[in-house]
This record gives sequence, C-alpha cells and structure tokens, in this order.
Amino acid sequence: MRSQKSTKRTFAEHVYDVLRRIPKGSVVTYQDVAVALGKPYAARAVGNALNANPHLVEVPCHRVVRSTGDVGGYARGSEQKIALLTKEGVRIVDGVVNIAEFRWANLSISSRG
DNA sequence: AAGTTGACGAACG
DNA sequence: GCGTTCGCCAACT
Repeated sequence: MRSQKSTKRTFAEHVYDVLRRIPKGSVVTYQDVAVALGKPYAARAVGNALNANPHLVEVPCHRVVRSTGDVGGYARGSEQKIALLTKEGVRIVDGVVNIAEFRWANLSISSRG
C-alpha cells in the first residue's frame, strides 16, 4: 500500500496523520512531528497546521507539547489540553510535562510496518 | 506574487 | 535560569 503521503494534500494533513501514531499516555514535541515529516525546522508550520484543527476529535492534537515541556497552546484552551493528558496518565505539573518520560520515540512514518 | 501571521525552537544577553 | 531576538516553515490574505 505504500504510504499515502505521496498524495498532494497540505503539510497540515501529514501532521494529522502523524499525530494519530501517538499512543495514549505519550506525548511528542512540535519538533518531533516536524522531523517525522522530514522538516526538522518546521516546528512552527506544525503549530500552524494544528491551529486549523479540522479533526479536533479524531486527531489527538492535545498530545503535542513544546520542546521545553510546556504544554503549549490548544484550540480549546491549554486547561483542556492538560486535563486530557492527565486523564491519559501523563504527569503534568504547573502546565509542564516531563517530556523526558512521556516523549514518544517511535514517531517515524515508516512506509512499511 | 508579496507580505503578514503563528498551538515553535535555539541562540543571545 | 529568565527574558528577549532571530530564524525556520507553511498557510492565509
């Protein structure tokens, strides 16, 4: 089946596809998502993509946090983002998550797998 | 086509 | 360690 990323679609669409690979109880940084797409410097573009938030319920956008551990922002409010992560088992303190513990390392797209 | 914006990141002071 | 500045990329106007 190859990866469908060959399809034109916007950069944002690829972002949503990557977020769906994030398991419950784990989080990733904007940079990790950008790297997974092959653009390690597109962290801002990733954030911009999530800003549109067209699949708020299907894509776990709340599992994306900043490299500093700060939960960053959320279309529904950072409070909601923190609440969702906490309910999934992610430990958040003062709006900051320990990415050293919860950061997901298998974010690669892997054409086959 | 060109300029502005933004849920970021790293470097500088 | 904290606050500010520059730099990157894609989408929107």
